[in-house]
Amino acid sequence: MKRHVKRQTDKTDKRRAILDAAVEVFARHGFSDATINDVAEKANIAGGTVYLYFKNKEDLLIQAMNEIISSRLAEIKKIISHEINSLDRLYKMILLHVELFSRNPYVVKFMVSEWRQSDDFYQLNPEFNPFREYLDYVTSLCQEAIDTGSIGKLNPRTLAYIIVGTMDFVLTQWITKCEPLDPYLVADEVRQILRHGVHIPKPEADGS
Amino acid sequence: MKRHVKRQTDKTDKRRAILDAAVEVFARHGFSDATINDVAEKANIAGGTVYLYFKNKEDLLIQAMNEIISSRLAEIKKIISHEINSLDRLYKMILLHVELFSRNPYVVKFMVSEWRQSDDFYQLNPEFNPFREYLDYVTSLCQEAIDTGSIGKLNPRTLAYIIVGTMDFVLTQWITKCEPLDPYLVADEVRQILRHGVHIPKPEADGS
Amino acid sequence: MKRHVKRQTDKTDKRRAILDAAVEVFARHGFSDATINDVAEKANIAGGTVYLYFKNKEDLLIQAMNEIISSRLAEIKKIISHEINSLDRLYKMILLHVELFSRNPYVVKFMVSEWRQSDDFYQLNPEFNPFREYLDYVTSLCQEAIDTGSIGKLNPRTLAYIIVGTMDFVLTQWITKCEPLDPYLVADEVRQILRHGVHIPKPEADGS
Amino acid sequence: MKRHVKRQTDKTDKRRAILDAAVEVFARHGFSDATINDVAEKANIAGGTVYLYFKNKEDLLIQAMNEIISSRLAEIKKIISHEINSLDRLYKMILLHVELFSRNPYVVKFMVSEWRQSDDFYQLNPEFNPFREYLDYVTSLCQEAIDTGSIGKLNPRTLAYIIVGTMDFVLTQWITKCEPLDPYLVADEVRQILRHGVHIPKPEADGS
DNA sequence: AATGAATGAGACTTCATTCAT
DNA sequence: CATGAATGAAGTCTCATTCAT
Repeated sequence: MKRHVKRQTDKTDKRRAILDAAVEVFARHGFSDATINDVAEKANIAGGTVYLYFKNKEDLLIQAMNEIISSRLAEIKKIISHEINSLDRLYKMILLHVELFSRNPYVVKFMVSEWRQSDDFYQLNPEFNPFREYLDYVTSLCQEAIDTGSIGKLNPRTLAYIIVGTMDFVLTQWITKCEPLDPYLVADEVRQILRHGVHIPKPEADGS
Repeated sequence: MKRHVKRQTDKTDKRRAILDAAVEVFARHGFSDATINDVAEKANIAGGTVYLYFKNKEDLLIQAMNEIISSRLAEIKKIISHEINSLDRLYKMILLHVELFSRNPYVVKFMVSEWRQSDDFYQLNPEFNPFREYLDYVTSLCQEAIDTGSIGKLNPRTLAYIIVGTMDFVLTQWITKCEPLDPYLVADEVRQILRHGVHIPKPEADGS
Repeated sequence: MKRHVKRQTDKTDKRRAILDAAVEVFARHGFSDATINDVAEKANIAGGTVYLYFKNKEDLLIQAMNEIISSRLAEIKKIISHEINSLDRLYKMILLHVELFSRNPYVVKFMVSEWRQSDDFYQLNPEFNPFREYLDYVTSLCQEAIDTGSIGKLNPRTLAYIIVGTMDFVLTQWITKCEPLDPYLVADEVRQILRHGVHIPKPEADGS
Repeated sequence: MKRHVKRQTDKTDKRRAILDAAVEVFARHGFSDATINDVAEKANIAGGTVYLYFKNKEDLLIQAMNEIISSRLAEIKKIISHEINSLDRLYKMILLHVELFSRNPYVVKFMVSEWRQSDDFYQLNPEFNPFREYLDYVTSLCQEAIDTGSIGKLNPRTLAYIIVGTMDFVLTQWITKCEPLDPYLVADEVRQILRHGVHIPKPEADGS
């Protein structure tokens, strides 16, 4: 029995090693330019071994995406559940997005580069949209904030677009080193702008 | 002389046809998965002909990018120059972004997909960053609005991130048909949110 | 009529220009690596024009070879005819070979590189062997020297091999600059060796 | 362990099979006209397999050349070392040249065709001149014969030119079947001519 | 007669995938 | 289970040749 557990672990470990390697390699070179051998080498296994765990290159991409998104999302959900105030949960979400993704830079590039893949891919895999799940969660947080009266009656989906689109963009700028920026600082500034809007605050307004 | 003009036109036309085809094909399949023959077929020419106008596949990508960005940006700048109020210019910018890019849907995907290409590409072409130019322009509009007191004293770069990141994201969602949405409507909602923030408007606030 | 002559000349001139360009370009890059456009450019004409004078690339090669060999051979024959002594004619031949070919370096490389072309070529063109004509002439000179008793009774073909093979080799070494050598000097040394052999000459022997 | 040896052998065998195929195919069609697939087919492997053993087509050419020349030269040197008399060594050299190369006919054409490649190639690979090594060895044999007084005081390099150039030429004529000849017979005749020169032997001379 | 833009066949090379060991 | 040599399909790019002007 112990042997069986060991094997199970081995198998799981190797699978995970391949997935981790795939995320980094796909992010670094893009899905099409990355080679299976690059992934295998990074995972310290032989090229053919990848095919013992994944049907083909595309399967590896899909599974890597799913794991990435859902593992991050699960982590985020767990932490957020500790916040009581719905507005705080929304703000916390922004910070967590930055925190979790900036911890492993390649995950960001992997997500933003690959999730909007080719038409071909999405037409062949219409059911596959891991990012949708993420976006839906942010939308639900917005809806909640609206329902509890924490924020005004605005379209929760639109707000989700702003949050996810902006942070996605900021992280990409940061990760490609196109310009020097501190994602945490920007996240905070974004939060401020979203809270009060761009209008010049009336002297008597702010009460945060 | 007419002959000369004709030839000139022919040559320019073909170059443009290839560039247009390239934008669509690169956007549809992604740069690496798109083939030169796909581009040639879409442009109604033979595969080898592409190489009479462009040095190689990468040259075609770079030139296509440059033309796309700079032609859109020039159009936007021209229209915006007619707006006098600096806040109006910023709002107009959002609408124009949607308008111009949604007119040629593939341009959007082309930009957002290819602009954040592989490390490899950007490390080999560090000087090449047409998107930066775009972002810089939006930043300058924000700065202007701040300087003229139209909006509060916030970080203009951050605001530019929000505007470009959000609209980029929205357009991508729209173009990949991941979900049904009206980009104009969303643009307007984004504008509203940015104006007042997400806080519940006080009864005495403006009633736009 | 003058017009006709003019045209005739024009046509002949352009044909010659192309042939000359072909010899140089073929010699420089080898037949297969040379391009028709290289030849055309060197001849200051457009690429398509070559096909008004030659059926195709291979035809250009054959005609260039024939002209090269036969024009050199004709020149050699004419000069040699002035020599009366048959041994002198043979020695003169060696010098002329060097002289004529070293005058236009590319002709040498063209000949030695291209005349032993691919099996394919010779199997398709069995009648084509311009070098054979050259070798035959040298052989006839040897035969003559034997018949007149100028040299011993040896195989004239073998002697021709030695003469042509050696000088061909020497010129190639010279032209490829593989090593510094004076082809005239070598030609003279070859003549000496052929005259007396490599044996240590007996004191009483030489009477040249 | 046996397994390891087996693999080693397999790998070496395949590399050799490709090299042998390359020599024949390059010789038959010339380097530029030969295709990698021709080589692969002759070696009974798939086209892509060539690239597991050689970086590219040019690498295959260079390695093939080096192996050809050095393996022949090593064989020749070994056999020649058994001859004591320096003149015999020189004569033996001529015979060995014919013997070794006529055993694998394509090697000859390969050498003589490719060795004097295009300017381009040699300018890019100035250090590469395997034939030089061969010529140097023949020269050293000549020098030795001179030093030991076996032959007269003549330029050893010139004599090497005659030997290598002539036999190279003869073998090429033979291999291209341009004319029917027995290379061994010709080699012997060449030896005779070199020994005594072309002069009519005096009645009292030696009777070899 | 001359041009040179256009064509498209074919070469080199890469790499996802398989399979014997 | 793991390996990595082998495969061969497919992509980029070149260039001989044609043809409308």
